[in-house]
Amino acid sequence: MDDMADTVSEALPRDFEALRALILDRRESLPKRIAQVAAYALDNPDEIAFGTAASIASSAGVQPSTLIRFAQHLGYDGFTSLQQVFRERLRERTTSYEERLTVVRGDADDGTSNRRIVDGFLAAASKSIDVMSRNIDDETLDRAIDLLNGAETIYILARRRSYPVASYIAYALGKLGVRSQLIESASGLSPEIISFATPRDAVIAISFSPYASATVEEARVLSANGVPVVAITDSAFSPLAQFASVWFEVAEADFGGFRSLAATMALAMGLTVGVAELRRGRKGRKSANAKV
Amino acid sequence: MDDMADTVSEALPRDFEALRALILDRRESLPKRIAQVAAYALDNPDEIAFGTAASIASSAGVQPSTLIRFAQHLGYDGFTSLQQVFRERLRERTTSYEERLTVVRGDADDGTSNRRIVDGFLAAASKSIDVMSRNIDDETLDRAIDLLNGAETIYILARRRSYPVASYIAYALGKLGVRSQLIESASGLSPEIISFATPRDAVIAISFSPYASATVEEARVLSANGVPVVAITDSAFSPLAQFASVWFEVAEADFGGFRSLAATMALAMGLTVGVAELRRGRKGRKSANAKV
DNA sequence: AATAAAATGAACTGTATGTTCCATTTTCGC
DNA sequence: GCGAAAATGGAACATACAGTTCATTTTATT
Repeated sequence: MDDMADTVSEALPRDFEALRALILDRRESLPKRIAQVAAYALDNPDEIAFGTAASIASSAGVQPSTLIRFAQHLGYDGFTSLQQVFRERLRERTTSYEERLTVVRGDADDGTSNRRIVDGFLAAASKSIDVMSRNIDDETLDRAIDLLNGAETIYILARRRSYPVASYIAYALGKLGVRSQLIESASGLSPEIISFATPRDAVIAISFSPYASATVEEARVLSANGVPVVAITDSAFSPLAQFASVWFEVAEADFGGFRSLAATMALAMGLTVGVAELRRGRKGRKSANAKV
Repeated sequence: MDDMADTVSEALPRDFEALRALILDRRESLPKRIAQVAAYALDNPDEIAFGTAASIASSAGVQPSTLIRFAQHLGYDGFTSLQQVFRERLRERTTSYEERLTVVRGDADDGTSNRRIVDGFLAAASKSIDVMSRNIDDETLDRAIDLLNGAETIYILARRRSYPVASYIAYALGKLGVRSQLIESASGLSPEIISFATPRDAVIAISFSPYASATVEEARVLSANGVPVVAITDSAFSPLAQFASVWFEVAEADFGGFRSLAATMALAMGLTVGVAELRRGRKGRKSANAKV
């Protein structure tokens, strides 16, 4: 047992992914109890990283010695060296962006490296995404998509900072074969276009403080005309939240006063693709969708 | 020492951020060696999480007993309980978005929950951001910002999927008082606008496979006329990379064929604010910048 | 400057840990 | 079905560990 283990030609995995691959590769050939440990290890990597041999063994329903045998089977010289790999896995993803954000802010004074600026925006984006993943409500989402799904034409309303999101939605809806109309301020035709909307249509309105008055006003008019409004905004006190049929609260982190758009973008894509999926399901079966 | 420590009224921090705040709060009042440990702990949280009292003490340049005193000063009953907080920190951020992405993909078949779709886009965005944070090159970034800083007018070139990024750049540059010109396909005036550009200007061109021919052609013309081009694209084989003065390779993850824009957006904001910072420095001192 | 109090260093100790060993059971080849 | 080899359970072992103790030094107080 001790002489064949260390004559393996391949180097031992030093990172988790390689180890995972190795385990999956040998899965078939492992003894029962060892396989049991292997399965547990891949399912509960954190436990392996932090636990003691005894506690892990108990959780996995084996003897501590089996853990050592498992490690040795893979070529490690003991449980401890195997555990290092599981710990390394946690170390790698070490600096969360939330931490970086505070760090970046902390020493923003000592010379403005451009790298630091980009890092700041990356951190803000990452944090926004994290927050959204925790806060998004399934039911609100389902209602919004249902509502949009019923629309003949989806009107998209956003100005200034939110405009990029609107243009992305319009582009994606177009690609997905959903009829939509982007309200541009440039064209100056907003009032005419808006007057075409009926209660059988729907609106996606996006606005964050300080709310663009055009967006708010147009959304209000549309809502008053019976057109259902899905709003993406930043608080319950937003004017959009007052009359929207469904509204999302999106908390974007900012860097240097510039707020991220990452979470809003992801939500927008979710709404867009969600609607498209529904319609696709209604008609036939799914068709391959090209990269967009 | 043992009777005053546990009579603290406030609950002990169970999560890292609270602990960090507590330490920073008491920083002034801590004895020298204890403060030394505190500084080390905040700088090397991973070491605290995985190391032994002896190894950490050695790294931090103190006696092991000082570590225990540090923990007790904060109100914990020993080093081990303090260490739990540092370990918990690593556990929390356990499910990385990269992992979630594969999960989401894995069971994409079993009924298409809308939540799953949004999660997919969030995961793609997060992964894109992670990849960019690892790959971005400081020198390229500095060169690009230098180049843009020298421009009289910054022309922004992007179509279709990349257009939202362009519109965001244009908006932000406007807010920051940097002269820029967004090339819209809608207006049909692109050729005329482009003909105004001189070598004293600069171009930001954004395009990903499949490259919009208008973007590529216009960028090529501008470059041929001596206007320096900063390109954001997806590979060295991109047509934009051929003639760009500086180019960034951005690898965006995708979900269901829809690529994220998160990393591109963050980079774009970095370029924008980087240029603005440079110019602000050139003129006077920094002015407060409002949320955008 | 003298004294008390707090902080520090370093050796010590009980314990909990990873590992080894061996008896027993199971699996596999013939 | 028999014998050998591998696998397993469980206890014993050596040690590395966190925590304690105490002598010494440093800091604060009067």
